[in-house]
Amino acid sequence: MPNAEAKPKEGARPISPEYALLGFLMQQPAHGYELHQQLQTELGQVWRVSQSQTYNILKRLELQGFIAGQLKRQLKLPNQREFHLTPLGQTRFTEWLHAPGRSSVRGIRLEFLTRLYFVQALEGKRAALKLIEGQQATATVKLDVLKTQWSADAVQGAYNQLSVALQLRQLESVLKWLAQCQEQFAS
Amino acid sequence: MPNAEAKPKEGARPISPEYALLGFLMQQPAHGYELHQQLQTELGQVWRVSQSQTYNILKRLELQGFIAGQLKRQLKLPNQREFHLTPLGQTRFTEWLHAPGRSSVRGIRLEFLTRLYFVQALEGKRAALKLIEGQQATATVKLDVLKTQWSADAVQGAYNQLSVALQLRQLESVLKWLAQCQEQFAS
DNA sequence: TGACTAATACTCACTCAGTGAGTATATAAC
DNA sequence: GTTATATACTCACTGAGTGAGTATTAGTCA
Repeated sequence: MPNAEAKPKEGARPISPEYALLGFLMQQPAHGYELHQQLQTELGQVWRVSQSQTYNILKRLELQGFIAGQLKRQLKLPNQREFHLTPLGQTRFTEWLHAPGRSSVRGIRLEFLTRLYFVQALEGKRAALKLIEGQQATATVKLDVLKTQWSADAVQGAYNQLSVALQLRQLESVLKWLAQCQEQFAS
Repeated sequence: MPNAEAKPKEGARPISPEYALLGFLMQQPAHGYELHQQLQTELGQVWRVSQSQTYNILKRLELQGFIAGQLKRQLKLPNQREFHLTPLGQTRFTEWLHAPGRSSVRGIRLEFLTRLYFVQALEGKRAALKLIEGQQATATVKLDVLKTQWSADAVQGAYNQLSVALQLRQLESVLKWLAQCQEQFAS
């Protein structure tokens, strides 16, 4: 056996703004510039994506068959390419929307918030509250795992311990924040 | 001509495990396999780097002239390449070691912890405590900026606000963690 | 003895992330 | 009249990160 690395590898789904783009296209077809603008105004504090990065992702998504674009000639302004979801893309998005939540802080800040946005927009407040509950459960489980590791002295090395200590504190504050989200959505 | 020649790159320090590798080589020359092992055992909870990724980084560092390798023929085991820092690499490392700290949570978890490791190893406890103080200052400034933005209603959109709220909580818990680091190093 | 498994040590080929600059046109402002 | 801004997109590049493959030796167990 060549390379047996114990990677956590939280599923094959990457944490990527591509799902936000797919989500916008779920609501209505749009061209690249528009999608970039939407990402900025709606989720600009969540994702920091440059214009060319947006176009990069769109190009890849088209190549992978999740979106398709039609050239729209415009008389005055430069030509646009209007994208829409393919059936494959719709599947990809809805599967992602209801996939299990991540336990990493980064995963929560980026993926969970994006999901919350689209779940609320597409399925309403009730579904959003369910999503929050699910995320709370996932985070709690992770917190317990870390605490168990911690008290079992499973982490070797002073700096590794400091790193885990920070992760613990971060997760605890995430849970408090999730409770805050819950309140906000309940009212 | 769309792309005018090679980029100057203007000292934008990335958050990358490459500095940990340079740091190990600062202490003594080593070959790739050894460096990978060290990274795992010493800072495995900080950086999650696969073996091939380690070699990728080493290859780049050599190409950029920060390290140089000599082939060591071994009679029994596969040949090694022993790397050592070039003067350029030493400069790069020591500059990084004393560069201003980041304010992002990710930057603190990865870069600050790595710095702390090497500052303590190379310059002792006193320097480590100084580093912690500096990081506290940076984090406090960022926290104030966020709070100001927050109270000035500068953040538009419900989901952007939630994101900033999370960042605030995260930074607060980072500051508590830094205080914990301080205690640990003071004793 | 022979067949495995793990450890040492590194290489290759690939996809995707992310940046910075350039292209082109129209409109509003000064 | 030129200059800034908004629309709309392209290109070329570096770097992150993965997974599989190559090759050798040492130890283990049946």
